[in-house]
Amino acid sequence: MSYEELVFDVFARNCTSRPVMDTVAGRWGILSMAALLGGTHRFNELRRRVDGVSEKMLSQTLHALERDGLVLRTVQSTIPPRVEYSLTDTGRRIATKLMELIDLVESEMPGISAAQARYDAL
Amino acid sequence: MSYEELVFDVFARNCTSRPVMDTVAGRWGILSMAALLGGTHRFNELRRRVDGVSEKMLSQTLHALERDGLVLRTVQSTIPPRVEYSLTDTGRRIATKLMELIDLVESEMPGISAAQARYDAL
DNA sequence: CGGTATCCGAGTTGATACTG
DNA sequence: CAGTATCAACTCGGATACCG
Repeated sequence: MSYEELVFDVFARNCTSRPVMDTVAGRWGILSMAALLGGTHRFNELRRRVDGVSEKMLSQTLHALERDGLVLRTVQSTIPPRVEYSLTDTGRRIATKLMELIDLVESEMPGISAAQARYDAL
Repeated sequence: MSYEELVFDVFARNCTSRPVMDTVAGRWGILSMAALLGGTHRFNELRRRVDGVSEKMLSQTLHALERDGLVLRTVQSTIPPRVEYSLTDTGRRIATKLMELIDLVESEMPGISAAQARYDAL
């Protein structure tokens, strides 16, 4: 099936999948989902794992992923509270594909020579 | 190989691949690369295909992808000028993976129930 | 045609402080 | 611990004008 035949056309401005793609494929969405591939994690574990994310962005990202049915949030109302995040079945399928993308990009880095220069310029 | 063993760790704040991931996985990066999977395209063809992108963002995205060695830009100095964009080998491998991600997300949409609500709220 | 340059408002991001 | 609230900075994205 070539991409021209898709019924739900991502190329269309109003495609339903666009908001989902924006969350999933965004910088923190990718890294959060990839981190959860390693298993269930608590909020601050994720925060340490996903280096550089702010509390606000992690919270926002996780809530969006939960609304989309990709991440499951489990609360234990103890003191101190314990909140655990894990992937749903759908989430795990998507996270696996994201991990493949990450692995591919990293393996292709030698062919992405200018990347370091762009990074340095920041 | 589990993701914990990666030498170039995407989870690290200063990982070289992050700027590349940001471009590739960004909204317009994904759609531009996916569009180019269909073959070589001219600027305005891409602009029409990637519905909703402005000239500025498309230009910016294509230049970033070119710098990263994922997209090839070919100029024919005729009048009117003809500029064609195509994928490099590295670009094609990554674009193929992106297309798999798009297809997967679209096929999983039934399990992403809240997505439409989020879209409507915009 | 295929852009670049500039402006500007709106939205996003992140550091910090604070809460239950 | 697990966030929310707030605010300042920054970026995005569109509109417009112009160039080769």
